[in-house]
Amino acid sequence: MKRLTRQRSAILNCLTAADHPLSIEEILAVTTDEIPEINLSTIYRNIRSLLKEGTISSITLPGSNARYEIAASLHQHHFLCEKCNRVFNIPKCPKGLQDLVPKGFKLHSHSITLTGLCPACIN
Amino acid sequence: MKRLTRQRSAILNCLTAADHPLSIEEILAVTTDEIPEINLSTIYRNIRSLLKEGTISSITLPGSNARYEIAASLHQHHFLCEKCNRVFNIPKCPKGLQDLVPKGFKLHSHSITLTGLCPACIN
DNA sequence: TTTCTTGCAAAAGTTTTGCATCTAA
DNA sequence: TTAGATGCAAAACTTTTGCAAGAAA
Repeated sequence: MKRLTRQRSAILNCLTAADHPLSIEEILAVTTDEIPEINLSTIYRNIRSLLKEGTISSITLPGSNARYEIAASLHQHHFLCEKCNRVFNIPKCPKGLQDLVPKGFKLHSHSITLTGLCPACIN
Repeated sequence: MKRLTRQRSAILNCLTAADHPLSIEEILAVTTDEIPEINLSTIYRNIRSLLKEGTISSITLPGSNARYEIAASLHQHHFLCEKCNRVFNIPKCPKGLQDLVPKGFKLHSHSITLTGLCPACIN
């Protein structure tokens, strides 16, 4: 595990370059430009190992498949545009999340998805 | 659309009775007790139409399939236990979500997943 | 050279669909 | 009675796996 193959770096590159989380299909499309013979299995295998080692993280939104992004050093959330289906990063967290947690639970992390319209779709 | 068949009410009943969101597989297991001949297609078809009409809502968590619950009249969030994988309902919302939204975006709704340990798994 | 990774093909898992039959209203 | 729902079987997707060949280190 963990050899830096052409395929693995193509996958990492496209995730790094993207300004939003990418689906498997999008990753395939982008990497195929660079490595025409790249195979879906290779993408799934790399995504799984990158997830496991914590280099990337996955975000899941209702109604669509998982998307992946480079694990943010500073943790962040997402805004899903209802119209164009694009996902935007949100750098901030709300205050007072601990107050939501019922007694007896231990909070480790949280994830927030905002939904609405992006500037391009607002009209 | 919208006939109250035995299958449709079995599905609604098990979602109503459950104290947590159910996966398709769980819905199949529960309804099969009541209607042994119930078919997966029927469940998928009903779930889709119940989602569309807003009677139920889906929640998606990384690494597992979507789960469904009766749409809460009062909207709520979820706590996923990392250890036992159960999902608990959280009745409150944090303040100040609007402040997270960048300029130019229109916020319609939000969804929050908290992750950590439930009381049973905390030891 | 050696061990890990890839591509391919096939399998496994999930969701959707066409169609004849059945049933709630 | 009749439009809409169901069960079944098959198709369409999505993800995983076995294996021989290829390529990092």
